[in-house]
Amino acid sequence: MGIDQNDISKAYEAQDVEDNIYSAWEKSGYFTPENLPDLEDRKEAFTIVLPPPNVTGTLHIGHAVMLAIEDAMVRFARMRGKRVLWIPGTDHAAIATQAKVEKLLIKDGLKDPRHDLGREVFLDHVEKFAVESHDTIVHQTKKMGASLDWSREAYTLDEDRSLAVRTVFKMMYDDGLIYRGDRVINWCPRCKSTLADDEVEYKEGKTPFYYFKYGPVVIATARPETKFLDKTIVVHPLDKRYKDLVGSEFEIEWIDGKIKAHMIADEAAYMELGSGAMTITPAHSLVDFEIAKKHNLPVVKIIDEDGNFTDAAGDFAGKNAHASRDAIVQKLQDKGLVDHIDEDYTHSLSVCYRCSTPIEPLPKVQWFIDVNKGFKFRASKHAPINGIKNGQEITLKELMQHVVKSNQIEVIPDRFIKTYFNWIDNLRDWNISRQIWFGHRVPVWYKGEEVYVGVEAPVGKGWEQDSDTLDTWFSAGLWTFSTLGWPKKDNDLNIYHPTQVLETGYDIIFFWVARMILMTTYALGEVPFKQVYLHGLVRDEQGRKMSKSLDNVIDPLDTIKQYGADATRLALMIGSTPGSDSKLSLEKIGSYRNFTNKLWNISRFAFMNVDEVKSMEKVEPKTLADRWVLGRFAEVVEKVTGHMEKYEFSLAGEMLRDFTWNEFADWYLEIAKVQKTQVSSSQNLVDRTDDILLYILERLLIMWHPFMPFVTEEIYKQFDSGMLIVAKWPDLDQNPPVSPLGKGGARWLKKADREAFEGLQGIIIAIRNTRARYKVNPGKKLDVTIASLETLDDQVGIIKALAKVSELTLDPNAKKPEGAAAAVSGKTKVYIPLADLVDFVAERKKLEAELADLMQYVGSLEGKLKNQSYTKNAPADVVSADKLRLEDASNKVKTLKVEIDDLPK
RNA sequence: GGGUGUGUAGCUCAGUUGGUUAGAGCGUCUCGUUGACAUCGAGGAGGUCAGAGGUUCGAGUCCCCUCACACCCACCA
Repeated sequence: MGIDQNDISKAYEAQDVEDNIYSAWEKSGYFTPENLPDLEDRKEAFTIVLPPPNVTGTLHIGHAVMLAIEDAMVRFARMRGKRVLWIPGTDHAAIATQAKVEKLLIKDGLKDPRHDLGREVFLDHVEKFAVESHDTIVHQTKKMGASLDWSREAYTLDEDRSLAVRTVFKMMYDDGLIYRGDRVINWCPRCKSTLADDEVEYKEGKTPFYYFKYGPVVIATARPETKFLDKTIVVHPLDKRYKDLVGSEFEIEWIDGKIKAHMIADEAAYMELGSGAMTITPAHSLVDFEIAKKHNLPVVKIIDEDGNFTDAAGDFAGKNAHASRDAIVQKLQDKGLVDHIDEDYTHSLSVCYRCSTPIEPLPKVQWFIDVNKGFKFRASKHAPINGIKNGQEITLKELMQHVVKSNQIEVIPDRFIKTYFNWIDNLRDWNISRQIWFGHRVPVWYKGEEVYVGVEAPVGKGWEQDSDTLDTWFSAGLWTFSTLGWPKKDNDLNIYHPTQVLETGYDIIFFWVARMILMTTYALGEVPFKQVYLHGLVRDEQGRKMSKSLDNVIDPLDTIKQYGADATRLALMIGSTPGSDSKLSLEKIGSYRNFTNKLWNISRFAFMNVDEVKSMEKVEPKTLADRWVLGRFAEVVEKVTGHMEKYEFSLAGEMLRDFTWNEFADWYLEIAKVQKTQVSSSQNLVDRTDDILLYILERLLIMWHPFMPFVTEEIYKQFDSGMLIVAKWPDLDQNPPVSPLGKGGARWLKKADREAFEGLQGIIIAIRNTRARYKVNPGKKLDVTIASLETLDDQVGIIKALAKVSELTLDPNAKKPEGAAAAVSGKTKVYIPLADLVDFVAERKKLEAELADLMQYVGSLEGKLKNQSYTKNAPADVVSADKLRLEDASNKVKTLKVEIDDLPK
């Protein structure tokens, strides 16, 4: 009986099975940790929150790499017996989503959507869009095979998360950390909202740089339109040129007639730049604002939220500031106040990170989080932070620094710790209020002069809620614990928080990772996660960012359709290292699709003529090849497990791939054919061989599962041992494939077996080599004589089959027959009669070249071993290994020399 | 201005704490359809590990400098 291989299709067809497999997983309930088998034994929780994708549209390849890595982490942990929870969700992404919907509405013909529709109707549109995006995202996430607990799905703007947001706001307000301040902020005239400092991007561009005569000095500026009311000249305190003028007042002819100006000294002025003197515009520059505050100078707003001049700009009031630049310069020109204009000035323009509109700094009343103010720390009871006591006075900045500095949060790769500290060092108070409509409303209410801050609206009439909404990163910062039910429930929180690892892109470290650390350590007195794993950007094959305009976008949905989710995942994980950008091409995905098919066919072979595909606890090696493959397999388990524990997916995957293809398939499977079909062998050996094939295959499926869950689960169906998703990862301590030989080093494969098997491989390769060299038809069988000191009787069948040999003569003292080619493998000589085929001139050349190489190698080894400082200093095992190499090489030299002498002239 | 990363075969990249004659995939060349797999098999060619110096018995690996590329932060009156 047995399984007929024709029952299983010749090639693995991903699109035929993936959706069914995913449904089966969902049906099994295993994505929810409470449903996992042997729950009581799963003492250790392993939690990851999925970085919630923005509901702005669809997933891209960056999301795919995130899902692939996190799913691998989660599946590995599940198979290792942990209580695994991976929480899905989406992010409302305030500004980004609102901007996207505005764009769509404008495309549909609206001029000013917000104004035309009003808050409520406009928000309805945004919500509808968000729901659609959400559905698309969930669908795509499932296509990737992500084993997320959908029963716990969250949304940054849903009820539970909103409650968490208001609660934290209230806590911070009561602690005096959230305050309302009037200061210069980053204003995006298109979004009509303020932005946090890190939401501002810089773009290089050329702008004219204007030099104006300003009383006794020449000042330079790229923005003449802001200079109307400048009255303060700032120079560096050490600048000798202006030393005597500091503190004096001048009467100066300026844009709208004569003004009174004065000069102050401040280190903010650079002596080398321009004339070394500048005027400041406190209302429209963050830096100037700070200088003004330091020197108690007035702040007068001359540009409003629409980008127009205020009444303070005199004749220009009401006009667009940017558009008026030329007119203003002309006016100064007419007055003879333009010194010169540098047309070739590179300037970095600050723009909105969402819509690339130039930022207009202006003064505005906003809500801020004070990162430098002390508050009384509330320590967690079940996962306290080491080194900070309950009630201790600390600032948010110090808290953020402490948990990373004290290694309570590990960062992979660790070089990003430097980046993180650098960011905190430069951190200013965080502007959390936005003037857009989509988002969490600031939980503050006003009635006349009265202000109420609370989790719920105040009772009584006449209260009006603050019209601002919160920065989207405020709610994202609560993600690890708001998703677990805080502040309402604490069951999940106690089991699953702190989460184990946060996996995300390095580009989001400030926006999100740092904010989560801030929010969680503050609100819970715990770290949000114990580890941070940062992946890089996925670029195209030329290393460019993927973008619509370059038409180089690889859409994961397309590649899943064409090559399968497993191939897509492998291509994203193997060959890339954390923190570094990686390049992706369709060819690469194609080559991994080939591998999924290879694994599929290895399985087809293993299932051939097997009565029952059953899981096996133990197998008995009978032959050299058996001992070799099981020993090698144990080594692979050991190394791959180590890599997986350290999240070294690329190394683990490569090692698995090498073993699966180059050792298990290319060698053991071929040998298995011999062992299975040798009539002379007992049925026992046939069964043993099948057992070993199945034994290794089952465990390879387990180890491949985190990388390619679909194909492995599909093949695993044959084993009739439940679902692969909850199979147990091989445990070398509990149940190793072979008994360990000792501790450390090479404990799974006897040295003699390794050498014997490698010797066998050497002989086969030598024959294949010779055949290829003389272009012997691969189907044609040859007679071969082997002169070897080793006993090869048991390997005759293998050599015959793998090297296509008809008559094999084993004779330690054999002499080379006339007209035979000779090959050397270690101490073994292989003679292959080729009669007239052999071109002895070419043969001699080839052997002489080989000899020359070898002599050089021997020479270098001899030199090395003669060197006393080497033999004295190097570890004994290194030296003895070299001695062995020398012995081997010298033997080969001797044999080769004889061969060459034997050749007819 | 401060910082980080990268530079290894034609291309994409591995290379663990320094220790075989530096590896893989793709591509390329030769030969091949023998019942797991042509999404395949066998074999070959291809590298002064960016350059210079240093430490060491020994450097792709550690240190210093130089060059090239990429990125981050700050600043740009």
